[in-house]
Amino acid sequence: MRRVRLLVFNQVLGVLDYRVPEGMAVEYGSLVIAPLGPRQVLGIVWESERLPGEEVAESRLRPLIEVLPAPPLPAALRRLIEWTADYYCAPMQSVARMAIGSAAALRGGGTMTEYRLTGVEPKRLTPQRAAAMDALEGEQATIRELAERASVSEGVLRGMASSGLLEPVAVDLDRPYPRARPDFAAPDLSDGQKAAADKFVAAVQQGGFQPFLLDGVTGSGKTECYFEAVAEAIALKKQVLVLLPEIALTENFLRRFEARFGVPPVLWHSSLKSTERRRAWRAIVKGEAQVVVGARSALFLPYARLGLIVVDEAHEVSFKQDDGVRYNARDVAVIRARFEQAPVILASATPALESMQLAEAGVYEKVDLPDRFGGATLPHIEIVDLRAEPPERGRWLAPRLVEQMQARLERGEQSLLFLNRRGYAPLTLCRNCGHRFQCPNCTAWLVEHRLSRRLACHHCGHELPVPETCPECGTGDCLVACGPGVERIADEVRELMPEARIALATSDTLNSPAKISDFVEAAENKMIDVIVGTQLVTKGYHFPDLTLVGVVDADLGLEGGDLRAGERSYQQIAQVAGRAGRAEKPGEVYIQTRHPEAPVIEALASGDRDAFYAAEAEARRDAMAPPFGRWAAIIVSSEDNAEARDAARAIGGVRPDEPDIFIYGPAPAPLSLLRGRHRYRLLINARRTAELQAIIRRWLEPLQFPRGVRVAVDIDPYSFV
DNA sequence: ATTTTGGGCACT
DNA sequence: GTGCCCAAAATT
Repeated sequence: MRRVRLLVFNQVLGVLDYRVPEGMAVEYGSLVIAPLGPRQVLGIVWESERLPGEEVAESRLRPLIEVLPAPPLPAALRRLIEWTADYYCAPMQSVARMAIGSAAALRGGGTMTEYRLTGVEPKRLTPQRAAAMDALEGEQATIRELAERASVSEGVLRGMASSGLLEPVAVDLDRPYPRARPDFAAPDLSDGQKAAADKFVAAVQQGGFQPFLLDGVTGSGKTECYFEAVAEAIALKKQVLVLLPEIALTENFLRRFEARFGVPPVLWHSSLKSTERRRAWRAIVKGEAQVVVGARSALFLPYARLGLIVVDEAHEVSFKQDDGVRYNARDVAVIRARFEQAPVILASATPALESMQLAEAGVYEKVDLPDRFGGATLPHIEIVDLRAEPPERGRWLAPRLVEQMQARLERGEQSLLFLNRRGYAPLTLCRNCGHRFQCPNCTAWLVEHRLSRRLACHHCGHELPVPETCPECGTGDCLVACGPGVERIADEVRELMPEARIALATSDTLNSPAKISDFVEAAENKMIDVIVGTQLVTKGYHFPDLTLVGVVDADLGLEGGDLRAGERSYQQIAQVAGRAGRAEKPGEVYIQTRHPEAPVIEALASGDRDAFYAAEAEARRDAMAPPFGRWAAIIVSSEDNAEARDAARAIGGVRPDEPDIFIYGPAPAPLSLLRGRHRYRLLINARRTAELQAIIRRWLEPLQFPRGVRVAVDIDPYSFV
């Protein structure tokens, strides 16, 4: 090639043409450095017929500077990037960026210097150095990372290095990962598991695109099942990608993985250190990373030989990314499997309605695991009607649930209370003047956190110490907490059962792998009687003596205008219910609600999952909601309210008139102020026959907006805020 | 996105 | 004429 078209990682520029200098070998997918004005930019050599743009005159072309020493992005990945950008109405550059782990990863080889404490006793210790000594115990990383970890400046650490408190360690950047062994500890599978595993193994052996929906109740052993397919892929020297919804889940998952394959998998998630990221990326592109376990961002990495994709807990809403490129990793995983000609397994105890429909239509092969492993039975479910049997004033646990918890405590069994609300109270107000504490950057109340004695916004992270006096009227000791959060429920349990050992399990208390593993260990060793937790505890854990689950407020998830509120509530409660009675001891679940007649609650009470899916499908068909119709949102935001409003009106003013498309808005978004940005929203409901994305593209393309205005398109939105 | 440029303006 | 600020243009 003498002349190439590049995709560059720049929102505005996007596509640039260059000349290939004599003797430089480039191919499609090559990662190259190109001159741009006085700067240098990274680009991907792309098939020019697939990148729109004017041809630039030969004379204006500048030569490429170099080809980076990394394998070219494979064609299957380039097609995936194109598909994703097209489907989600996102710039290709933004999608492509997700394929590149970090700029540093592109240059391979060599070593890098990390630092660690030498253990030398310091002669004199400044406060910064003392803090660093404390924080960096057992850590080894670059100066920059250590500085961040210890919250001191890099200069402090450089000083420590030159005075011998820190020592440099040369680390091989591309050192190989230990090899996973497919036969390390082959499990004993039940007949049902064996049948399912055999299907997956055959699909891996055969290769080719084959989508499966692995539908198994909580505790049925889905993981062991797909591990057999993972083992087969390792044996065939193919790579495997396992997508998990949250890092929180990995702790438990990793233990099981290591027990099965002898080594931990290669991890990929957003809090990876830059050195780890770089090492993982290079192992992935070279095909040396056998099994990658990651959050949704692992989906776009350039695997050299992908032979299997697993999406575990495939119903989880966190697979939908809600900033940047708004894609659904569960759906894109299936598309990637198609481009890679590989099998894909979506595993869930409570599949999304969309997935169920695709299985019914024969697009996915449905594989069922109907029985709990080891003869455990599904828990018995009781509905507590809060209107008929209300808790005492100022309390949130109904007497009947408390009795059950007392009984568990006496028997030496464990209880779990689930409330998906962090902190002590979701709203704080002044008894005297009625002042409500609101976030200055968001349309949201500040949530009181008693453990940290702060008021915090859960959207933008804004927080302040709980004030002594009301900022509005100046009265002291006048603040009232309204409503319950998990901290408040824990307090209530402490008052009702003073002798019980209580553990609070939220992202505030379990915010590191070490704390999670301490918690799991304590729970397994019966050091905890009552767990009070948010959705963090709804999945993945297996505590044999946990025989009671209390859902504090089953109606919480039904609030708000979320399309999938019913389904999400059902999933969440079914998942947390699944924590009860996972061994020989049968479990009971008490669901507190003010709406026992709601379809979700009735379905949970009767254990009739099919009836729930049928009712939900009916409701969605009527509302032309997915999978029967489609939704999209256009979100217009700016730090300036008038600017955002005007831009939204400008979009609304030129709305297309199409037969199968219905457009609502613009209107202020439910979260009309988020992280300091004012937001307006248009909603688009479309029949399946409509060419939704093409229409939106044609609609927005000619429009121009002021610099501070952002226009985001959300195809198949999950969150309607 | 980042850098260069060019115009308008105050100041010498 | 020079420096400074800001907006507009260019970048392949």
